[in-house]
Amino acid sequence: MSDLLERLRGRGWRMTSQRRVVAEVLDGDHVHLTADEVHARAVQRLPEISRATVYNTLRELVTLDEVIEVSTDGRAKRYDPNAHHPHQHLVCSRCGTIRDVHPTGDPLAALPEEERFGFTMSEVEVTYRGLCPSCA
Amino acid sequence: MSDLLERLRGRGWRMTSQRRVVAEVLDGDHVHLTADEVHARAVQRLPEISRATVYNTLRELVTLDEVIEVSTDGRAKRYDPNAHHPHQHLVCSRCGTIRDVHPTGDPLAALPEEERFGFTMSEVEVTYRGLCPSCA
DNA sequence: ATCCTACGATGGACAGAGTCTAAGTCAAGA
DNA sequence: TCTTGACTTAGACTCTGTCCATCGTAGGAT
Repeated sequence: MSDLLERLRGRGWRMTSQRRVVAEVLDGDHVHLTADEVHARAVQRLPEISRATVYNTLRELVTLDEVIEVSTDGRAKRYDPNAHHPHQHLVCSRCGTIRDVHPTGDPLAALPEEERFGFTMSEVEVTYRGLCPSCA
Repeated sequence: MSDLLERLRGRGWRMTSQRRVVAEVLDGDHVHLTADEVHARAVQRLPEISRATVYNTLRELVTLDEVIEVSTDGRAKRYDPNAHHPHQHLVCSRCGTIRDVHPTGDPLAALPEEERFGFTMSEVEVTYRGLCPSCA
C-alpha cells in the first residue's frame, strides 16, 4: 500500500493525513467496505475526519483506477481495493458476504457480435449469487 | 400481459385497480423503467395512485419472479418485465441506455468448483458496458 | 525557516431513492 | 348486503450520497 501512496504522490496528489488514513483503511483487510464503514474505521485513527472527505477521497481513488466501486445490492456502494487483478464477485444472497473470484475465460467473448448492437464494448461485470456455507 | 394478471389472480392476488395499472405500465414497451418512472406513467391512468403502492407492487412482482430488478448504475433500480426469458444487460456508460442481450453458453459454467468456496450457486448477473453507437 | 496560496477538509444543508406507519378504503367471500 | 382483512394513502422518516461556503494546510517560492 505504500505503493499506493507513492503512486498517488507521483500523480500530483497532495498528501494529507486524511487521504493517508483512507488509503490505510482500504489496505487493512481485503473486505469490501461501504463508504460509511470506511469512514467509521478512519475515525478510529483520525477522529476529526469528515464524511465528505471520505466520500471525496473514495471517488478520486475510483477515478484513478486504484479502487473499484461495486454495487451488489442496490444499497450502499462498496469499495474494492483489489483493482489491479481483474476479478469478479460472488455474493451471498442472504448475508451479503462478498468474495473475489476468478472465472475462466474472457466473459466478454460470450457476447456474439450480433448481440452487441454496435456498442463499443469496454468491460464486463459479473456477479455470481448463491448461499454461502454458513447460510445454506 | 393479461397472462400476468391471470397468473397473479391464480396466486391469490387481490386484484385492485392500482395493481392492474402497474402491471399494464410494465407491459407497455419493454424499456427498463425506474420505480418513479413507473409511478409517473401509472398516474396518467390512475391519478390518485401513490408512490408507496407502486413500490409495494413492484417489490411483490419481483418476489413472484414476474419482474426482474436491475441496478446498473448504483442509483435507482430499474424493473425489467422480461423475466421469463433468461438474458443479460448491455449498458451504455454515457447515456445509460439498457438493452437486453443473450450471451452464448452458461455464464455459471465459467466459475470453476474451487472458486465457489462452498457456495450453493443460484444465479449469475452479467452487465456488459460500453458506448452505444450514438454516444461513441 | 517562513510565507503564500491554491488545493483540500469541514459540517451542515440538501437531494434522491426507498421504507414505514397509522388511518382510511375496498375486493371478494359468507 | 355485510364483514373483514388485505390494500392504499400521505407524509414522515431513513439511508446514501452530493453540494456549498468557509476554514485550514501542504508544499513550492522566497
